[in-house]
Amino acid sequence: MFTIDMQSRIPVFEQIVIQTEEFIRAGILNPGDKLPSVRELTAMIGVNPNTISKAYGELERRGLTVSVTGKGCFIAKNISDVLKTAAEKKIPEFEKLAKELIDSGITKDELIRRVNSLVSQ
Amino acid sequence: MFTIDMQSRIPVFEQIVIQTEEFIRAGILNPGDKLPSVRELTAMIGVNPNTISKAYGELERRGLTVSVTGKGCFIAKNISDVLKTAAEKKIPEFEKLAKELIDSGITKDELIRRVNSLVSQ
DNA sequence: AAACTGTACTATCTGTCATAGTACAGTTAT
DNA sequence: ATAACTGTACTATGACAGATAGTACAGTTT
Repeated sequence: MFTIDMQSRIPVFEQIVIQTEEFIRAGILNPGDKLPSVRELTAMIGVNPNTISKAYGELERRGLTVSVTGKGCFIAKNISDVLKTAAEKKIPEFEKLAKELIDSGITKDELIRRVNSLVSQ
Repeated sequence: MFTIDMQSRIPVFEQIVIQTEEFIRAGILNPGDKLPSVRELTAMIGVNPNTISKAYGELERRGLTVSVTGKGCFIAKNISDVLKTAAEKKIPEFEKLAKELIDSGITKDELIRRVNSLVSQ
């Protein structure tokens, strides 16, 4: 499930957060679904329990999951709203990247063609 | 000219690299132009000379500048080609971000509209 | 009661970033 | 030539984030 690159400059706990988000967007993880327990993920990935705990704490802080001591870590019920809101905050980043590419010699048409070619689920 | 945020999680030397790139794309810095000397930038920004040197080394490594001991650090002559090549390598990143937004509930049309609204120089 | 859940805490190690200080090789202007 | 400038290299040091190790605790499930 999770693929961690220990050589990456992106912290392990952040890689877990990012990949969890991706699984949600891909429909692999759905509202109410239970994530692996801290100790399970520890065994699966081969990192320290504290690192997993840090990732789960960050996921909850972002509203993507709800953690309950004794039960587990679950995908939030209102996950689609949370994703939408988070995505809207990323639009400036999208525009900045698009402008960077355009200013570097890539045409608008090329970018638009790329967007249209994307396969949405 | 340069605006450094010491609180940012982005290293200072990388902020210098990023902003130099932006100045080039904006037409503020052009091929052959001389960047401030290491010691000038040290005084302007208020950081260690080693930090500036590290930024200049990275800029040269990326082909954006050419440093000559005794003369200075200059914007590369073939800068537009370098920018174009670098931009092409970033297209997958652009597509990934676009797909993320689409999968989060933002429409393709909205993204395309945003791209079309960008003011290119 | 046993086995599980998430969480909290201290201590320690590591790597990256930035600083401080010094030094050296090459260029420019006087 | 000489002084003042250029980029670069090097060691040493401190600060910080990330990850680990170990232990402990509160709540849930069977």
